[in-house]
Parts: sequence; structure tokens; C-alpha cells
Amino acid sequence: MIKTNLALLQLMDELSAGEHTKSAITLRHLDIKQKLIMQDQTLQNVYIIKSGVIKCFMTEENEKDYILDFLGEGELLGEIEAIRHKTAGCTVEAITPLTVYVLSSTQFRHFLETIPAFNMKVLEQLVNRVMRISEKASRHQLYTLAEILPQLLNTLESQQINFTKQDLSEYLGISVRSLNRMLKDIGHTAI
Amino acid sequence: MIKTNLALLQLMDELSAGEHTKSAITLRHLDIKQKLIMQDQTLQNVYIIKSGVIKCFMTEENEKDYILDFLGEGELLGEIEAIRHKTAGCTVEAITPLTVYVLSSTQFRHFLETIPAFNMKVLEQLVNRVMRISEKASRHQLYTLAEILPQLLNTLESQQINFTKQDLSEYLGISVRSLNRMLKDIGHTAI
DNA sequence: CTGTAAATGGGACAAATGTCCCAAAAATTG
DNA sequence: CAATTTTTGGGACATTTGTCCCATTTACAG
Repeated sequence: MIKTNLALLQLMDELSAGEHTKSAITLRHLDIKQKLIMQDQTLQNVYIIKSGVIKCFMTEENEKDYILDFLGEGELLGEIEAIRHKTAGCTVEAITPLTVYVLSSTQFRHFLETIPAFNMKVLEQLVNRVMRISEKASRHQLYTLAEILPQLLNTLESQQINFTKQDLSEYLGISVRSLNRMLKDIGHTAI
Repeated sequence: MIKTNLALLQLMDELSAGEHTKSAITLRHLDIKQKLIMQDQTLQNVYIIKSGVIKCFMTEENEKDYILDFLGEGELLGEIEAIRHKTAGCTVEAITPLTVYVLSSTQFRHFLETIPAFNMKVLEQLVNRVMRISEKASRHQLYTLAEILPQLLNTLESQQINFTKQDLSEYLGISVRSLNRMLKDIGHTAI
């Protein structure tokens, strides 16, 4: 459930140590609940998660939130905005203490053009994201909560992070009430 | 509602005329309802729509379909599979007569590596797709049909294609019955 | 440790949506 | 053009999910 991209993380570890590239890369730490990116904001940087987990969500005009994904190590953030030259499409908030590699958008585009391995990793990152979001949307449309929830609970057991019910329900695109109801029906023990 | 990518189309027009590149690009025509890509199939090619419109949908194990998007001129198909080296994630079916540029997956990857403009266009295509799918998923979770449908009908008016109710409802992720009910409530005139 | 805020669990009812079904209209085909 | 299939429209009812609300529990700051 928490997506990672260890190949990209490894590449960033190398670049941040590499002679010609390390000066372009800095680190930043965030506490839990701090926001790395705010929706509609203009971004100057691109981030790659070194450690920790974030939630990436969109807030619609009716003030409701939809959690697109939970992202962990090696996941890329802000690349959409850097490539489209648009403001942020979603808000990114730390749900554990977080460390990210910081790269200016300009530098990011420069890396894309000059480091083939980087370019390839970003392409892979993007296509994986398209797949993941598509599958999530599809699954959510075509299955009932009763079918999806057990799988999700299963996946959750292997993560050691405490998700709030709020987060879980926003991820599932349902109300907390519905989540509770279904959890009770399933006869869950704990989250 | 029908996504296009005229910049990529233009580039393909140029490449298919270019001295060194034209031999790698062929054309293929499909009739309405013919499938260009079948889910779970292994793909050898990447396609760029020259003219016409397709629907791109996923079929879940419960036999239900979810229409991800309707794509028109200049849109890229099969790139996900070419980059991930995986089987097709969705089925692509012509909903109008269709002409596509055909490029082998190998050649596609080669273009990515050797033609910077092509690489950039593909990156842009991918980030746009991530945004579009995300926004669609979010919108669908957070708004009721009554809020979404009028907008969609509005958009539909500007397209001259006849969508079936089936297609529309699969795009919206609802049953045909619900779509009809809502259309009646809204007091629509025609699709 | 205590008070305040946040998160959880669930009752009661309303609203939205699905399922099943059938009849009318439209499109397709031999 | 008649026969058959597909598409459309909608009734009736079941199910799912949301909204509103409140009591209890848990977390957190002073």
C-alpha cells in the first residue's frame, strides 16, 4: 500500500555523493504532519523521499480530501509540476518523520537531459504511477467496500505505521462512518 | 473530455517524414469497435493516434469495465507497457474509425534515448496523464453524480461523437440505470 | 496530572445507487 | 423490408453509503 521506488533512491544516494552532482542536492527534514507541498502553490523544487512516509491528497472545492497515495522511500514528488510548469496539483504531508532529497526544478530538468539513467528512472516512476492510480480508481469503482477492505487490512498489517481512520477512509474515498460499519461487519480485531 | 496531444502528433508527423526516422514508423487503420490493444496481452508496439478516438478501459475480475479515458489525436498508447516491460494494463478500442502511427517498442525506447524532443514530449504526456487520472478519480470520489453530470454533458456537446449510455456510465463508474435516473432528474434534452 | 482536543464507535434516518426486470425504440443484418 | 439484436427508459425494491449526532476513549499540551 505504501509505494516505494528503491531504484530511484539508490540513484539519488549515488548522485548526492557524486563529484559533479552532489552540490545540486540538499537534504530537508520534516516533522510529522508538516506539509512538504501545498496544493495550488508554485514549486521551485522536486523532492525524493530518503526516509519516512507521506500522504499525497487533493482537496476539492467542497473541502473534501481524496488521498491519492501513500509514498515512501525513493518516491518522487513535484515532478509533475516541474515538467508541466504548473502549480501543485496536490498537497503532500508527512505522516512519519521525513527526510527528503531536495533538487531545484531547473536542476531536475537538467538531470533529465544529461543523465540517461536518471531520465529512465523518472520515466519508470511515472508509468508506474499511472498504473497504480488507474488500478486504484478502477478497483474502487468496480468493487464494493466489502471486497476491497479485507485486502487493504491485510496489506496494512505488514506496515508498522498507524494510519488514522480518517486517512484510511479518505484513501478509500468513503466516509469514516462507512469504514467503521464495514470493519464491524467484517469482524475486525484492530487496525 | 476527449484528451488530445497535438504537440506529440506534430512531432510524429515530422518523424514519419524525417529521413532517418520514417522507416521506423508505419500506419495502421482500425474500424470502429476493433481493439488495438487487449488487456494482459504482451505488446510489441507503441501507438500514437493520428486520427480518431479510442476508449481505454480496464476489465476487472468481476467482468465489470472501467473506462479510464477517451483519447484522440496525438495520444500515446502502449508506452506504459514498453517502459515497464509488462503486459497490457487495459484494453484499447476504437470508437470511431482510427488511424495510428505504429512504432516498435524497441524503436520507441531508442527514440526516447536519442531524440530529446521526443523524450520531453513523452514525459509531458505521462505527467499530464497522471494529473488527468488523478483529477478524475478525485472528482468522482468527492462529488455526487448530480454535480459531475451537468459538466460532462456540457463537455459532450462540443464533441460530435455519439457515446453510448453504456460508455458514459462506465466512464462515470456508475450503472446505466443511475445515469438514466440522473439524466431524467436534470431534465436533459438529448445526449 | 489534568483539562482540552482529537479520534473512535455506533444509532437513526435520509439519500444515492445498484439489481432485476420488462417494454418501447432504434440500429443492424440477411 | 422483415427479423433480430442492441440500446434506451424506467418501475419496484434492496443495498450501500452518507449525514447528523452524541457518548466514550485516547492523545497531548500546559
